[in-house]
Amino acid sequence: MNSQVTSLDVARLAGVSQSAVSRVFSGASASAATAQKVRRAAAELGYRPNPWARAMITGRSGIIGLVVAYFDNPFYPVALELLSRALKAEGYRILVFTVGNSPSEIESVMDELTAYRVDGIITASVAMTNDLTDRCAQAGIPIVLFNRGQDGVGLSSVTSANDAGARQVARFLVAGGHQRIAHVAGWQQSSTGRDRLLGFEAGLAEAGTAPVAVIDGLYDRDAARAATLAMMDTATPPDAIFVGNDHMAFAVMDTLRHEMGLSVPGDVSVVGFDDVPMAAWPAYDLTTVRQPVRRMVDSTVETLVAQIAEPDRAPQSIRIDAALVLRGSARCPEGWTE
Amino acid sequence: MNSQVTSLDVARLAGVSQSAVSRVFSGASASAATAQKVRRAAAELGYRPNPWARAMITGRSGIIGLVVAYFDNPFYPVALELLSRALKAEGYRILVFTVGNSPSEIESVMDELTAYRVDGIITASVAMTNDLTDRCAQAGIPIVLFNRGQDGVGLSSVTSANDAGARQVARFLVAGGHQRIAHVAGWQQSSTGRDRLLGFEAGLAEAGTAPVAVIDGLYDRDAARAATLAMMDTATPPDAIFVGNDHMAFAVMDTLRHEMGLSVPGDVSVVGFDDVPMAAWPAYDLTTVRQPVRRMVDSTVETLVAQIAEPDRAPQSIRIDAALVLRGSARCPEGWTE
DNA sequence: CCCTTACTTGCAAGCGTATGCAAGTTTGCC
DNA sequence: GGCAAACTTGCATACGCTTGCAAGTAAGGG
Repeated sequence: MNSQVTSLDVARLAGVSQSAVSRVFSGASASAATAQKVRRAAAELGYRPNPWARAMITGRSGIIGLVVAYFDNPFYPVALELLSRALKAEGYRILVFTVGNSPSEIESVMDELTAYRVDGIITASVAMTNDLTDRCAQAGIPIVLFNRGQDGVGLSSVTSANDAGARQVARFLVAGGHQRIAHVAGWQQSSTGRDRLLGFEAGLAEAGTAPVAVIDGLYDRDAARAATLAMMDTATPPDAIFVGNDHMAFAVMDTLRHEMGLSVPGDVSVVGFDDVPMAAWPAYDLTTVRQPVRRMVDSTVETLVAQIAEPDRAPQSIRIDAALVLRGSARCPEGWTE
Repeated sequence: MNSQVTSLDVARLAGVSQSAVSRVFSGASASAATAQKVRRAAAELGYRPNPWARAMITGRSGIIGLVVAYFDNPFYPVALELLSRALKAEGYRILVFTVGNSPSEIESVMDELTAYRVDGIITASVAMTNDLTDRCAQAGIPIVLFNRGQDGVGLSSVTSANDAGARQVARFLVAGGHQRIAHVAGWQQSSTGRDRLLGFEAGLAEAGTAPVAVIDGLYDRDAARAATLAMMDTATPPDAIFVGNDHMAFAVMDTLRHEMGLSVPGDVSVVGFDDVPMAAWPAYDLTTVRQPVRRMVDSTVETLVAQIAEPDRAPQSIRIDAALVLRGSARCPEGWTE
């Protein structure tokens, strides 16, 4: 019932004009006396400005579109929660679009996002084609890629230092005396997956070695399990596996321990990437590279807000440092610090 | 740039009036010839109707507000994903509000929801006070409580059969020959937590017994851990623990196994509630009660859509059957079927 | 063939707010 | 006290769309 209170109702009750009410609520100048009368009347009627009427005029809806592909990886729910809080502090709400990774589906979502004239877009775990990149730029909607980079110039992105993190893992495993090191990679269509692979290979190369096996796990438990079985089913199976993210690393550990009866880290060391909350649980106690979600989220929001305020701002690629977190799933070199 | 295409632009290009364009896109009657001209012009210009201008007139925004409190419990990300897909199929998008469980915070969110004039509200894992219930009813926005009931009449809700499920757990544990059965409960402020506790106690009472201990785990890992330590630190510790949800059950298992060196189910049987994906992982292999998320989501959407279409419809409390899923975390009675 | 009925289509009036403009009011300074 | 400058405030318009209404057109029946 009271959801139909308009600024005109408030104006009448307060004995002022509708524009006065508008000015009070939009922060424009108004005398103290007017402001007080308006506030009182608004409170009495339970008035709140209609965001959509406001959006029509100002062109700003106060809504950020969030496009997410994988929710089974617990990294993203955590990120969603933090993003929601951070954006709320900036006066924005989140319109969620879950999406598969098929180009047509992503395209239709982008269509909707432009239709809704969201003030900005954050994509998490979504692969953008260059075609879509162009369309976004053309639509003029600020966009930031979260935890995913983008080839070529074009869009802003916030990632952790995937290559440096993976390189550190390589050094760590080599220093731990592992002889046959393998990698269950992320998805090669994702920059994150590629960067981690490349950084890892580069780290091993520094030590004059190379992975004995690299198989794509597609960020999927089943695929990671299959990859594990495949790489262990050889004459000289790996004694250490670096996995492209924690979510797959849990599958790898489960497979090694419960399907193959092996010990982690006794027989095989396992290292993940992300440091999702579950990695600290004693059942896994996973050595992993910590992505500082909070800082990534803060940077994402900051970049997006800046781009909304200043549309011609050049896109930025922000990389947040990521550090190895030592736990019990991988043999630790003597005296390894940090 | 092309985000500023209006129906008037399309009308001019198609050589018809602006209202004709509107009618074609809003599904009202129009001749085949007109429709074709309009569609062609719209496609050429990349036109999409502005949802907010539309919302102002029709009063329907196509947006559902989702209020969620706990994202660390993996049950909710799964539900969010399914809700998003199901609502999309009905032509709705989700505006997400994450929220703590403090009344003031929930209140401010409800304020915003009414301001945004969402077409409907779904709350998941949020405790509504009667005060808020009234305000929602007063605002006239359809609302459905997901996985949470509500005392008294008032709002629609969709839950699983929490009491029946918990009762089944009680029978199962008794049949398994357990002598000292305890319960790490959910949060007593939530109907879900209360129903599971009551059903469990009723089930034990049928067998002429009662829980040796009941401690609130507040849906929190740390609290569940503390509860476990407390109930095990007695002269006659429990040999079976029913835990109010899976998320806490994992904490209980971790505590028993890795902190106390006990065997599950050797020393203590553990049973959870929800059947989140992780419950099936071999590291936990948790015996639990399955909440059929998909069916719960479908019912939620169905109820909400019906209430939007027919505002005077009486609120419904829908309960979906929940069945015990036998796995390895609890001693199984000989010949127990189902 | 004409009149009734059904269907299309354009016109114009809003939905609730922000904002340029002009008129009115206050303030400040000599 | 008078005049300019700064500030307030109301009027009216615009944002992009839906929809009642009336006029125009096609279809149908006697």
